[in-house]
Amino acid sequence: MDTARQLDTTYKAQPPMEASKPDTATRILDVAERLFVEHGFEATSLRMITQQAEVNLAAVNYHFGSKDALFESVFMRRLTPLIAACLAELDGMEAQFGTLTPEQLVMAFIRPCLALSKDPSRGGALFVRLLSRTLVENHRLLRETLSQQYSVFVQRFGKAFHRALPALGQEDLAWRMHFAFSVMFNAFAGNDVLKIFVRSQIVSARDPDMIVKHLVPFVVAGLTSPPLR
Amino acid sequence: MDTARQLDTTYKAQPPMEASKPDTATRILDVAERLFVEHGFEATSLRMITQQAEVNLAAVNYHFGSKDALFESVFMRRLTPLIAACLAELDGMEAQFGTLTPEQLVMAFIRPCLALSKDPSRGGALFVRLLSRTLVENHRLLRETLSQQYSVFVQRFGKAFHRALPALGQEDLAWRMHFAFSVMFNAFAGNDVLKIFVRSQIVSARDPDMIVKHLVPFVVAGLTSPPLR
DNA sequence: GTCAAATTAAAACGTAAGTTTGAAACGCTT
DNA sequence: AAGCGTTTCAAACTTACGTTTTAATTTGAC
Repeated sequence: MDTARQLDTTYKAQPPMEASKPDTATRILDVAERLFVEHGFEATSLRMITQQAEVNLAAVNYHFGSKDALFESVFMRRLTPLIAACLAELDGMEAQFGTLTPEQLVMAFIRPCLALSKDPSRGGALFVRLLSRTLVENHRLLRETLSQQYSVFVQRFGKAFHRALPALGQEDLAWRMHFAFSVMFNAFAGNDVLKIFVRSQIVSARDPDMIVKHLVPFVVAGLTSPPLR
Repeated sequence: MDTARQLDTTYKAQPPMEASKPDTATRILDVAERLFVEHGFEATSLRMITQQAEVNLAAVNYHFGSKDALFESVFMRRLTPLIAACLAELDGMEAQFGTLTPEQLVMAFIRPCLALSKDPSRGGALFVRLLSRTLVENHRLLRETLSQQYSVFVQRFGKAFHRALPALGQEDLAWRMHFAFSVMFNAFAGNDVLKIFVRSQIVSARDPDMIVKHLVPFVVAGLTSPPLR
């Protein structure tokens, strides 16, 4: 009878004992996250989720209200802390160094992503893949809920990029940020566009540190290339 | 030159007269392409497709066999000529200039994509978006059918990149190609990762020429930055 | 220990999906 | 005009989906 439960996206920490079996809601979130990444939202059924999570089918609707709301919970559980971590990193670095170099700026975004990727307890690299999928799938969630809520992220990083690359005009800067974030997201998501063509790419070594080592110079070079015209 | 027009997916040219109403199969392909891009494979039903194409529901199974096969036809109708065009462009430029500069190489890939994007009769930018979606959705089609069939594409461009950037080691080069194609695909697909956060980005001006103008310097700068270590 | 609230469980509901069927309509050649 | 293969059509079939319902069970405060 309780419907007020939905939309409370708070991530309940499971009782520390009995480490083998987390909360029902948490178990659903964990499995759903993996399956949404693997098969996409539409192709993932509640029956797949509840079977693998070893919970009853009705548990999803009881705890989250609907499949849509479940997706939102899965998504927000990771995104909110990630955004916060990026902003905190940016604030911290600016407090320490003043105006940042482009490389420092790139690292302010990458370091939290890297930390997330290496932390299995927070889903590891799964969420970045989910984010990447959700982006190209153009979800209702992204268009409605998020765009307003997290505009602060783009504003903060936009200003920081403007300070770091003062030679660039507004438009030029927007394009480069677009390209930079595009390649960074895809790198962390492991979307290897060349894998359509070639069987086993060297790149498929998925060590996050290796990604960063090659990614940062590429992105910084693109950002700092001479202004157009 | 032409590297095998394999698996002729039978793109039947419609009779040139009566331009208003193409072939049934073609009408299905056109609508399906748009809807697959818009909503994704799973979320697009045959009933949506056949209604908008103004054909009978059973026509899809009659002409293509199944929804999966329809997707493959939609996909191959565009990819086969695009790959061929890229290889032809590369061959032509190498015949004219010998070893290419990184920028020329990038253009050998971009020019056919640009031409496709600007040609509504071939679906315009739709297919690049479909390709991008299909990539992150990790389709069975990509893993099985395509990887072997079009490995020649990556081999040819890989060799060309190796000649254009002789200072780079195998691994370094593979990473940079990965990043370069990643950002190029996403740029043409219009996957603006920043649009989650901000309502109307300058970037959303979708003029393909504008994309190229900013994209090429960014990619070339990333590719030609000093080798690692 | 008791009782109310919160959670889990099994089953069913209504809908929409992909596919199949068999007959009708069409386009040719003869 | 007749005949025949091709294509279209309306309808039904099977299955799986998200969701709801109702009852059983567990949990926690007193």
